[in-house]
Amino acid sequence: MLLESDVSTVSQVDSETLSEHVFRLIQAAIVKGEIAPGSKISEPELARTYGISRGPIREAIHRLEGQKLLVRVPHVGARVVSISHAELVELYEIRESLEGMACRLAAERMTQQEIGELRRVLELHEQDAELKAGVGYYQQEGDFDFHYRIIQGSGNRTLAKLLCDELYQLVRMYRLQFSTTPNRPHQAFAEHHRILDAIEARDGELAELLMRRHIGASKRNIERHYVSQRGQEALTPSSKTRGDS
Amino acid sequence: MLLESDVSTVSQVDSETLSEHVFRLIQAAIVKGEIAPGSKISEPELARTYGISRGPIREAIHRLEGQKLLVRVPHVGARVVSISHAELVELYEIRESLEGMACRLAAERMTQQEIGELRRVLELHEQDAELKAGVGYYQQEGDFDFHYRIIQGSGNRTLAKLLCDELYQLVRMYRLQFSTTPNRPHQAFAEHHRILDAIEARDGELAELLMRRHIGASKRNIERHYVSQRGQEALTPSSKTRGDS
DNA sequence: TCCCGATACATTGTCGACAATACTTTGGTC
DNA sequence: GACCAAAGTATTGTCGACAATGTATCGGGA
Repeated sequence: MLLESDVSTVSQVDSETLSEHVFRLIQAAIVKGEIAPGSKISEPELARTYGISRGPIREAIHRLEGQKLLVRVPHVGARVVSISHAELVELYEIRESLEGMACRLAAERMTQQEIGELRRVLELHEQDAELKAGVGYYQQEGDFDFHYRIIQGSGNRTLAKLLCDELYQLVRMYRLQFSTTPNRPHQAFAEHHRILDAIEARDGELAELLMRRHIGASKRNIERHYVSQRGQEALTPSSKTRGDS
Repeated sequence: MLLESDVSTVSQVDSETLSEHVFRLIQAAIVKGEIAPGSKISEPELARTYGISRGPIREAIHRLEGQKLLVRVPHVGARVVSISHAELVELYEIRESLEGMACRLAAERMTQQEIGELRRVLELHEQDAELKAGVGYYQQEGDFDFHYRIIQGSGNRTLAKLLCDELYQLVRMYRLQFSTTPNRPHQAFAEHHRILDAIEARDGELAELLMRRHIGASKRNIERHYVSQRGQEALTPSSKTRGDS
């Protein structure tokens, strides 16, 4: 809001397109929650902020719309998407199905080396967990890392693009957004380990089942928050302007 | 290619945005195969064709890119996506998982009335089948209709958007595109009926299983075509300009 | 005081022009 | 004859300006 002149003005050192650049910037800002869901996206303001014309901004906005991070209504403008708790639960149901499949495929197709790497990653997270125990926040990235690798290991590139490039953006955004962060690190770790064990044993069926349960547990966690604040409609777009950086 | 001056020039009677309009037009053209996968999208040419400026065209292109119907490389241009047979199979695997879930949910949540309507739709298709027996082409729309209704019946709106607004565009495009049209109408009809029976019996588990098998059968059908022409790479972008209308 | 309409403002949609980059063609050399 | 270099052409990227639409403010009337 306040940064204007010298701050950003987009470096553009690499031959990257301005449109591409602001696309990524805005995307990151939305996912990180710096823009607040439901808030309006002003083309002139963004143009001033980044010190460029409205053209590239508009193109970025249209791409973001295609990625479902923005909702646009003609002649009115674009707003950051604001999904309801119910929709978030729906998203988790989809993840349950898709990542379950990914996990089964990963058990069949991941190389021994990839499994070893993932095992090490998990141990690393566990050590961090001991340090920052109870924080719960950090765990997100680690959790995403774990899921990312399994999805990549499925060998289904179409699935990987769908999950990582689209759906995860939303999940990530809402995890960081209204701190629904489940904060159940130890349980999640145990589940991760059991999933990896099943993959290492090449037991696709079990791996799928465990992954579905794992995500199902997260889903129930969200639903708990849901009833506790019973927000029927889209979550309060105004109640958190998030002025701090 | 030849139509230029008076033909299209975009009516724009309704207060619909030009960008929105050409977005839909181009989208339809791609899905219908009028543009041929892998072919280049020329902004000036489209601008001339529709009699508008390049601005709205560009915005539409960016939206299409977000929908994964176009692939764009900076400073070079956009091409219609051209997925390989392998990727199409991956898509069907995703459908298997997602529509299986949708079918289970539909068995639990579809109203009696919706089930009745779907039953009638199926009978209607069957009658058509007797008429245009063996054509196999028409069946596509009917098939989509069937799947659409079940997906809608799942009650998971996020899932419905994902399947109907995104993935189906690709599936549809490639079905019409290189005539992979399975052309197995009678078998498909039988499967549809059994699926609906399971839904009517409120047997979600069975409904899911049957749907997965149904899509799996289509997938195997595609794989058969795959080996028969063993196109390892993305399917020949040039070998079918599709000049006839 | 409240509601309604008209004016003024801001934002979005569209356009044409210019700059930057990629592709094509031509010419030259080995 | 084939390969490489350079100019020319076409396309993409970006910009500023204008038109169209929506939103907010202000004033008048019930």
